[in-house]
Amino acid sequence: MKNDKSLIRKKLRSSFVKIFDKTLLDEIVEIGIYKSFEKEDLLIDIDDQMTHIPLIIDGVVKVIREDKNNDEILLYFLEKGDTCAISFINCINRSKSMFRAVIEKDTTCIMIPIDKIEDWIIKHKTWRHFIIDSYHKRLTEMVEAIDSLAFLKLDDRLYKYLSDKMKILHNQNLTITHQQIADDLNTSRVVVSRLLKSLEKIGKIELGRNKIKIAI
DNA sequence: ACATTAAGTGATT
DNA sequence: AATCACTTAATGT
Repeated sequence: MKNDKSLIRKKLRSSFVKIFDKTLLDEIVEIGIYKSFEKEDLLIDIDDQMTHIPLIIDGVVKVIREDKNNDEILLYFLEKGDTCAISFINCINRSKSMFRAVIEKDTTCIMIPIDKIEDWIIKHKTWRHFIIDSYHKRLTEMVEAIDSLAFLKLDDRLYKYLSDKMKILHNQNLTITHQQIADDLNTSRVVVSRLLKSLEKIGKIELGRNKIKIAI
């Protein structure tokens, strides 16, 4: 069950539709290790040495940047069909992770050892495209994160955060505390509580203990 | 019943 | 928008 090759093949097919050609798919199935993680698990931490790259089959991973004072800021989410593209470069030049990746929703993925990453870039055109495309996606999301930090006021950022989260979790009922939101946005809980209250007043959300329902 | 944790609020900077 | 200081409400033991 642990490393059922046909299972891996099936999962890869459904989550990475038509991305990998047959020979590459065969190699991934042969080499990849199937792994599951639970919410709050730490996939990779800042300054960790990368050994594997995750290809995400299912679930959600949040990617965070942290400064010296342990202040965090949410950068973006990874979901089905994604990979941590930034980590590729980290792998290739053997440097350490710049980010922390935490499981946001129970996740299954296929781990690829780093020595294969570079091989495949040379060997497989589809892999090459996958990497470049994934890098592009991450860069786009990063720019979006910068935009929202630089140009949006906190109330808009907060609402964007909630709707992004709703989208990626496919659930308009979020189970989250005001404190956790404050951590992700790097602000204080009191401020989050107040802004949420005002969002509730204008009918954009409904509040409950540990719960937020986003109106559609 | 009591302690703990989450959320609400006025006042101050 | 942040911080303080405090209250109220919900939940766990």
